[in-house]
Amino acid sequence: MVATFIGNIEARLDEKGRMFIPAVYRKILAAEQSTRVVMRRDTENECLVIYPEQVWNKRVEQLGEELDEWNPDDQMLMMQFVADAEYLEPDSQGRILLQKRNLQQIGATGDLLIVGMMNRFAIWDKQTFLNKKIGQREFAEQLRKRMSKKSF
Amino acid sequence: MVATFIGNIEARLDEKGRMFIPAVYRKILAAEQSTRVVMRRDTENECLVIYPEQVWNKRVEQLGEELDEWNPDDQMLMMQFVADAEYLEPDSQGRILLQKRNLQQIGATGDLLIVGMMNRFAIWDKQTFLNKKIGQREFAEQLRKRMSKKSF
DNA sequence: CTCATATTCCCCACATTGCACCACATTTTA
DNA sequence: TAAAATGTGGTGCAATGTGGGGAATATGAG
Repeated sequence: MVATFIGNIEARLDEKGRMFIPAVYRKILAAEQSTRVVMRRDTENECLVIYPEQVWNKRVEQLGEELDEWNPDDQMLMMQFVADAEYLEPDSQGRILLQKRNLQQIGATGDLLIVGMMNRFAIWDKQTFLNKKIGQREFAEQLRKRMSKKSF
Repeated sequence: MVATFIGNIEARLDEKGRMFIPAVYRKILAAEQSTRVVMRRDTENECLVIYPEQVWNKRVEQLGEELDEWNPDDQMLMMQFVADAEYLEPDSQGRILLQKRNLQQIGATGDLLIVGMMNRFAIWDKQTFLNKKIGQREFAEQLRKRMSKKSF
């Protein structure tokens, strides 16, 4: 049975800007034979998204084939999407090194929060995420609306 | 014939925060080949819901794929749903370890109550559940209204 | 181009804690 | 009443998270 990235884990940066990947997540990566990951700033939110290499490849490999047939504007869009991405390889302790510019992108001040997103996961500034999170009651209500057909 | 989670069982935490899964429930999990379970705070009530891994997967498996096409608000909603969930693996004695933050979420003070919910089950603070429970007469009445078509 | 300074990436070491394991009490079943 | 299954408690070790030294590499100033 394949596990997915769920849950949220607090994390901190050491003085060198390194952040550990939680053991639970590391196991999933190992199972997918993705030691390497791809990171890019999220398009919608103030966070960094990390894809297992496999997932990333699946997502963009067809796009590469089709790229020539696209119109210039769309090509530019895709170029920008790819340009912001980078490979990361965890060190022997399972940590990844975050650049200053990456941390600036998510307004990271102190503590971080690693948030599972099923087939990938995100890195948030802890406070930013908590501010964004809606209250329990409102959450339930919106979810009820969204999932009016299916119940969770 | 697949058994479902029914009934209610009292449970306590030891000093380490471990709670046993009742033998009846363990048997159901074993039958579903789910040793691992997924736990998350219930959206509607002050309790923790535990899904056999299979049941959880069935609910959310396509969501990861489709997520990209959703609008940002719904994405955020789903992220929050997933972020609050976590895998739990019972130890060899069939116990699961509950974190302090989980217990806070349900206002657990002393005794707990494990309550079956058909394909999943919930952990309540015993007193909270008993307070929430309505009297026998009122219960019958509401049930009659609700199930006016189907008979139990 | 050269040197100084910062960044990246190897290591090794160690504190902490989750978890496997063992032991036994208690309850249920035969 | 014996035997099996279930629930309870505690110990110890390996896995995980954390820190830092120092070599290799990049960056930037003069």
